[in-house]
Amino acid sequence: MLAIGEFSQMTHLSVRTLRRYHEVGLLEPEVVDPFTGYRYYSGAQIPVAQVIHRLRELDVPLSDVQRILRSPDPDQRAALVAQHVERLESELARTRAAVVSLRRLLSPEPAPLQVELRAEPAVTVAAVEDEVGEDDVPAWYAGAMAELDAVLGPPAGDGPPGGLYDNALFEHGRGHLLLYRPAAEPPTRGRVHPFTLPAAELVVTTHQGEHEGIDVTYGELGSWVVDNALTVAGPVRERYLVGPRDTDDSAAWRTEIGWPVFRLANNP
Amino acid sequence: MLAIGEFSQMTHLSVRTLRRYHEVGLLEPEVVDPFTGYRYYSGAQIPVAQVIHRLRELDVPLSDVQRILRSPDPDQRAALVAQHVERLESELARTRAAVVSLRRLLSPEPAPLQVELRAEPAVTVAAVEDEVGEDDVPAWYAGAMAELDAVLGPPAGDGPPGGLYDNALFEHGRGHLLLYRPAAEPPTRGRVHPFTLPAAELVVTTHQGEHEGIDVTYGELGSWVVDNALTVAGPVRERYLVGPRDTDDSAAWRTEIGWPVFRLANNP
DNA sequence: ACTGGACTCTCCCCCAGGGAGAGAGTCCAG
DNA sequence: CTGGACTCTCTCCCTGGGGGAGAGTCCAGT
Repeated sequence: MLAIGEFSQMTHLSVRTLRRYHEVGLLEPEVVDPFTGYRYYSGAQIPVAQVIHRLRELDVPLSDVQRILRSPDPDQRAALVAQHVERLESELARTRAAVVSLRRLLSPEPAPLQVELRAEPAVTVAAVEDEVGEDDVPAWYAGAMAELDAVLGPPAGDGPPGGLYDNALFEHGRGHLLLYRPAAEPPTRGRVHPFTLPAAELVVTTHQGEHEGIDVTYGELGSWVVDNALTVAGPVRERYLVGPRDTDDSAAWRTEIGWPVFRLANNP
Repeated sequence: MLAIGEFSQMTHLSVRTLRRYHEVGLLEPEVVDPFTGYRYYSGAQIPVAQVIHRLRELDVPLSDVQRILRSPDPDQRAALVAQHVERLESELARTRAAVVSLRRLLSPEPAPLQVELRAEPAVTVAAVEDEVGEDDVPAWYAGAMAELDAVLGPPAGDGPPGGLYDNALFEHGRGHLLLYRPAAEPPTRGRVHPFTLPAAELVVTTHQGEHEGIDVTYGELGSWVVDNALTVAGPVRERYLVGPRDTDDSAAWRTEIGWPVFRLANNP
């Protein structure tokens, strides 16, 4: 039997951390003296502690560590671990994307922004809409676009697809999304149904390139809106003028961003 | 002037988070109404908020974000950012290493461990020693080894180098390190000085391969120590039988780990 | 000028995964 | 039997937020 200090030496986990793991039921000492409260660990617990240590180095939450340790089947454990490794990989991708747009933000010469104030009439389109969480947006988008294409047929000359993005999505990580394709007579089939985009005054600009970093353009547009003493009304609109459907060259992609505004009285 | 909710929409930072940033002085509203406490932001603050958002996505601590924003020189800012990207890369390397040794830990068939109990006589060597933090170990190791080689000349047939690792290093992230090379007449020059490794009973095993994951071997050795009813005495010893100095093939590296123990009375 | 709804304020509690230290009790070898 | 090393529990702190309560404010419509 090992006292906590000795066990700490063997496992390279701090005494404090071991006590915490006991507290949360992650690694219970083999014996706890009922009178003194002293914790005693067995040698067999060392490998267990090491697994915990490793998993924590991978930033696996303690609750998940617990699940992994409790699953008796090695294959299942391996699967759970693999799942976390995948999570880490996607984190890495996110990190790389953030670095790219950070460079753009910090570049001393911001490209001048072409902004246009445009009155958009109401138009009826074929739409798919849902309440979606931030993390599910790419998957939802792909599914919705596939369904639109399945119902409407391949893209014709009826104009680029677009979307409406609820502000709550950015603010609370969850919000209403709507994806549409222009259509002369929008059908109702599956999730696809007719929808009328309301008429609006839009502040419009175009984002060039990948979608990573599009929120920098959003910010620039926001600055413009404020500088011109306008105020925002309703969800943001995007239109995919050139996108992955059109070319694989992501540098050529063009996304139109339209921000509905109220035109103030003292503005022309 | 934008109220906090509008600013939140433009920057995709939550209202809560904006208030927090105000509180810690990271992003102060342009105007705060002295009577109502209402925060008002200017359009010019949007890009600033975006930079903060990006940096947070990179898990840059708020304090560092502050430093980056406060440095007026773009080059300097770029350097600070680059520094963080580097940090992230090394994190990634650490992650990969953790995955490797995790696989070893979870592999159903642990390789049997060759352990030996050996009486080691006292021996005088040429040593460099310091108090070192966990993160500085690799750099310290490289420097110490270089100094030893500079003083003693290229490795000769006087036996492999070795080290002593204070337990506090693992337990508290900081501890005493000693690196040595055997030498007939250890000189005193610079940090190099003679040192006598005390005689000891060592429980010895050999770790094969890269140093990543060496603590798994530590754990196995610890189990053995406990199972054989021994108790640990003093800092761990390592000896670099085959290391990066000898071959680039990391799979061929061999590190001897020796754990000083007290031999108990009831053991042979 | 009022009123209702949306917005904002502050304050407090919560999370993970620890770190730091106080003050008291316990273990064990000499 | 005594002293030093060890361990116990307890409380508070950190980062970077999230959630909600209850009160105060803003503004557009009537």
